[in-house]
Amino acid sequence: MLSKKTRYAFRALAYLAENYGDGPILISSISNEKKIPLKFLENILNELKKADLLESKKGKGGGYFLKVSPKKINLATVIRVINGPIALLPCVSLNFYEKCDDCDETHCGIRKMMTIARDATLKILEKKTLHDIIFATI
Amino acid sequence: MLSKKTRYAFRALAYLAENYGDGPILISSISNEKKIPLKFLENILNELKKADLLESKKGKGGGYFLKVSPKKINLATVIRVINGPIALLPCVSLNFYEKCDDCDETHCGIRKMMTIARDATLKILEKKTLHDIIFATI
DNA sequence: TTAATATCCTACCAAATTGGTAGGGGAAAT
DNA sequence: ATTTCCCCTACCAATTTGGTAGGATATTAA
Repeated sequence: MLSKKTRYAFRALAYLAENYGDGPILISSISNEKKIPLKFLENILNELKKADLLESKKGKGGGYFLKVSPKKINLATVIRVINGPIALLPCVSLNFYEKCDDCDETHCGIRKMMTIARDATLKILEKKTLHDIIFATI
Repeated sequence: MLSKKTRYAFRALAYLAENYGDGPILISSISNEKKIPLKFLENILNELKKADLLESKKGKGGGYFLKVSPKKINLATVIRVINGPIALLPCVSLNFYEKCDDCDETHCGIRKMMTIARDATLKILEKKTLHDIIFATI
């Protein structure tokens, strides 16, 4: 399951996607509008910025905004930044790979099944974007 | 990601699947063979038994064994018993559903995308079984 | 009937993760 | 110069994870 933090991230990003092109949005606006604890949200938006999904502006008239169009930010990317691996096992992860001990990977049946599952999940998560989220809403 | 406990469960079940039809297998055999901490494994096998995947026999000649054929135990079932929900959000889970607060589910785009992702994942996890795990090994 | 075997049950525990909060520092605009 | 607003570090409580300890209970065999 995705952490609460990741769910907050999605809500905040959906809001920024809805307001894409309108300039910087205040953290406090997002916090109020989406009912996300302010200080926690600060942290989340900052991580998304460091991951190059957002840009920010300081001082009056400042805030956060999407760095690229909502169509170019897919769900897998967001999950990886805030939540971590998408695969069900570390030894199957593309971006967070870790070898498992006592296991010959080339012959491990568990690994093979989890690889198939991962690919099925990724096919969706890499295709769907913030744009899909906001336009599925209607 | 699946917990270590769930990974242990899969390894133990794969071992029991390989020895399906050979009568009860000792916890200690599984523990030795698959390098799983004994007392922790006791707990895991007991949960699998309560979930009706295993049967046990006490006393000499006792042990654990699969209640049904490896072809009839799919991966989704195992994950749900030991790990919990398969969906990425509680509001999207079929077996562990929980309403999310401040969210109109019929119009929530996040929910819609996560439903699609869940279905893609489940399609694999419900189709693949312990039998597939042990015969993918070769 | 008693000893040996093996699962079952309850309780506990340390370490890691999660979901935050507090408080101030620093850049930008007016 | 002051206000606005993002940025950074540190801390904290509650929950989850990954176990361990020890005995109770059921079964079999001698």
